[in-house]
Amino acid sequence: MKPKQAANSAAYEAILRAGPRLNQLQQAHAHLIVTGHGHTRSLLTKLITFACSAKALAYAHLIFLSVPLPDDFLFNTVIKSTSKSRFPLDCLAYYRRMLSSSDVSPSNYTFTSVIKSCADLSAVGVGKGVHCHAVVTGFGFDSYVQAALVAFYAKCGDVGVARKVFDEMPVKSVVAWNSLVSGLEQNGLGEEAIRVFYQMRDSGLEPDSATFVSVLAACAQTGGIGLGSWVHRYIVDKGFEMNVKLGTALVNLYSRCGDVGKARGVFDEMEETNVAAWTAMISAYGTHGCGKQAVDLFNKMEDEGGPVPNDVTFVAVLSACAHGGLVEEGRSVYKRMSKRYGLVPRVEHHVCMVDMLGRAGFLDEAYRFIHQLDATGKASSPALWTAMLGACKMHRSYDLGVEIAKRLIALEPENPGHHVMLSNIYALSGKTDEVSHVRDRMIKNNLRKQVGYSVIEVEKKTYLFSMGDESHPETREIYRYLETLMSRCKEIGYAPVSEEVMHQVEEEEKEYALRYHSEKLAVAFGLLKTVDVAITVVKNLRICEDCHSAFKYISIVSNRQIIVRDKLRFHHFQNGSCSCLDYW
DNA sequence: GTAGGGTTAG
Repeated sequence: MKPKQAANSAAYEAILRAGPRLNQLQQAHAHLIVTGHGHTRSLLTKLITFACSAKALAYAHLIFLSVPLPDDFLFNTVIKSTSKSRFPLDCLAYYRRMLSSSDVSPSNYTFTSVIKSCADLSAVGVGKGVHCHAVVTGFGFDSYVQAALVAFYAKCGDVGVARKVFDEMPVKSVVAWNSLVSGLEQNGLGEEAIRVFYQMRDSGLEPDSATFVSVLAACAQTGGIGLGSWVHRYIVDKGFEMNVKLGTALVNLYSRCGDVGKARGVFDEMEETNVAAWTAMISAYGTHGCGKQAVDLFNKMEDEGGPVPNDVTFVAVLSACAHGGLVEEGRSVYKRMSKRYGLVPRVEHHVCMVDMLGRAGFLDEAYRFIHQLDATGKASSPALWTAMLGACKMHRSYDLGVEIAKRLIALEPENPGHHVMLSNIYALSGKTDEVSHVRDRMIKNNLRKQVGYSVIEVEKKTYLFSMGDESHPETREIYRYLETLMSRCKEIGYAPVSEEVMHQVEEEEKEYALRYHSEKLAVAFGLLKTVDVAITVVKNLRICEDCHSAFKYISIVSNRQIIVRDKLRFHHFQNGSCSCLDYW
């Protein structure tokens, strides 16, 4: 071996030894310069790769500038490293620089990384431009580029185009399928994601762990415990490696399908955990109303050297405190967030605090909390006032509620929720004239309430019900059964919550003689079709007061446990009471 | 000679 190559290889070894650690890299760099390799492109390229991994972007850029004539390989390296290390803006900057350099041109390697960065930025316009460029330069049908494009369009919310790119792929890789499944799931189209998963299997491809992570997320979204637990068994039976993401997806699955105990079982069996896994489990307790367990687990994570909590963890703990009425714990956790972990509370955390104080009846303190934020220059978000408004309604503080609702309507006139709240508060305080005003204005401005629906799974099939639904083939039996159930409930004390209050703004529904909410239909159907087991219903909106009261009685007369997941949390009805203790 | 796409928690 020639002396120069030997030195070169020794230098290369030194860089490898340094790894992605800034200090060591700088030492290796100094050594390169001293030994006369300060301008050797291959060595500098390796150095830059590690510098990017060490998140030392400025340093990486400095080295980049010292390379006399960057070649395609170097450009692709920095573009890939920046997109992988989540520096999407820097990635785009290098891409621009590459385009303006005369001796280099982008390839399929370049496009995959650049498109990923556009996806991370949700930069629709830029991404479409890159897509065009890829097509023009002949890389539009590269299978890697196309897989990245599917993910890009899905992440930008354009599922239609994602689908189109996917459909046009001559060869559909497992990764391309995964991109589509996850893209659909992330856009809230869980059912469709599951259909695509079945198509993937039919096409003869073997799903991998990424497929399962997305499918489990889709099952968690739709409440599809049948497929979800099948996937769980499949993973175990096939000896799939149970990685931390799969484990977390399973914790989330069981939690969101109503079985917090099974979620904990999976969590305890996980060999490796990280902050996401702990957060998922804390959040599981929180949404099931087990505030104490959520806080205990958080404390355990702190005391027993678990992973360092992040801002997402704090949302989970604080919302658990809010739903569990744990005000003291919540205050202490909120303080620790910045004091011990140096995290700056964001709007989400502020909302949790207002929610927690407001629910617990500390309206003044909640109000002061918002004003303090205002005073410190943090523009108060509508979400804060919405939380405050909920508290006003809950604690019958009507004057303040009206004031806040009006303010919210001024801020977000298109949001039907604010109008509904205003109307409900007027109704509760007996101001019928005002109720009609609000209702008229909603009709005039064509503001509609969100359509509520409930889903229940029976023997691995899912059934969807909407208000006053009569589309189900067994509609008559369901309604008849519901009638008998309700009259038995009335015998033991159930009194329907005043129609006046509940349905003030629901104009067209008054035409129905029977206008059972979707969750009642789903519960009746579940009780009718199963024997002796708990039934689980998933609703897209919050459960209403009347259904909440009815289910307590139904749990007695049917002698069953009824689990309802609403938009925010779980309700476990059993023997006449609910796990939320009417605090939701 | 060196390199590639997707996937988790509120």
